[in-house]
Amino acid sequence: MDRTLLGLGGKRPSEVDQLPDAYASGCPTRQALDRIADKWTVLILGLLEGGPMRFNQLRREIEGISQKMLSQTLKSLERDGLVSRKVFATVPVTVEYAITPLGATLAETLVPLRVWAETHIAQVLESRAAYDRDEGDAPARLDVA
Amino acid sequence: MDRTLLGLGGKRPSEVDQLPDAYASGCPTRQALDRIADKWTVLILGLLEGGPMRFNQLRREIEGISQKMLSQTLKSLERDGLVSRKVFATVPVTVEYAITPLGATLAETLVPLRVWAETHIAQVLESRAAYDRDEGDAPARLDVA
DNA sequence: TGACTAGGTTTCCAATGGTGACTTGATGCC
DNA sequence: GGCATCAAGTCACCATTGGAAACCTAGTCA
Repeated sequence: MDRTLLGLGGKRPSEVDQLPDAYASGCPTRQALDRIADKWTVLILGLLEGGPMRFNQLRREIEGISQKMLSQTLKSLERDGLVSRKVFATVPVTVEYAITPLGATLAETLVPLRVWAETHIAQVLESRAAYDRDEGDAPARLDVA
Repeated sequence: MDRTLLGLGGKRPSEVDQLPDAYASGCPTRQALDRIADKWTVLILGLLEGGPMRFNQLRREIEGISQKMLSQTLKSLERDGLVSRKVFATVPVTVEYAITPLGATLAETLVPLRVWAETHIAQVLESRAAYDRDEGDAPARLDVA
């Protein structure tokens, strides 16, 4: 049966010791989380969600990514079964990357992340500015005794 | 072929140049994404979602985090207005971290990420094993001409 | 006197990520 | 013939990041 604990649903991590637990350093779930919670992964999967793309096409869309990181990230995404790689023996060889069904389920959960970043960035920047303004003349913050 | 890119409101990244665009390296949205798409952030916010916690309490729950990274991550989360920090002048000083309303909206979008990691890890590990098994006797994969 | 607590900071070293040059193989240009 | 070009990478080198462990502060306990 499905012994998977959905989302730690209301349970503290310490109560799920022998089940997948992203808070235990040994658990493979943690490795999975470490790999998908990476800036390039979020962006690449977001693009591939819209359809297959070629190497340099991705590189052009994702401003600032180096060839090395793109190649490296794609390779590990392929290894993990999240994207597929297809080589066409055209004149200069063409390589097409596409999202797999498994990758698509992940990409769906990543969309809200980008949306959040885009909608709440203003608040974050404001908070950051306020914080930077106050540091320096900070009145030794001891709030409660 | 129509590639609808959901999550950027149906728009291609290149069509939203003057709007928040996580794919433009200069855009603040990208900075926001870089910071929240980080393994410690996901885990910390996940814990604080369940209620306020103290420094060493967090450290014990998150297996494998160093004091430095916990302190550093909490500080930048506070700067960005995602968590609040409250100092109690008890005997050894007590510091309590809590999630802010803004942080709570982010934490909600992060839950599916942990759930995904926990439910799909088996498939990922299987794919990884298959990939590692085949490399070495790889038959020069040229799929289509 | 010394050890212990909570909540950090500092120092040092190893791993990660970015930059730019190089590769490969066929094709067009001069 | 010889040279440059393209896509899709790899490689060598250097800067930044992250981890481990020591240290700090201040009060309390044995």
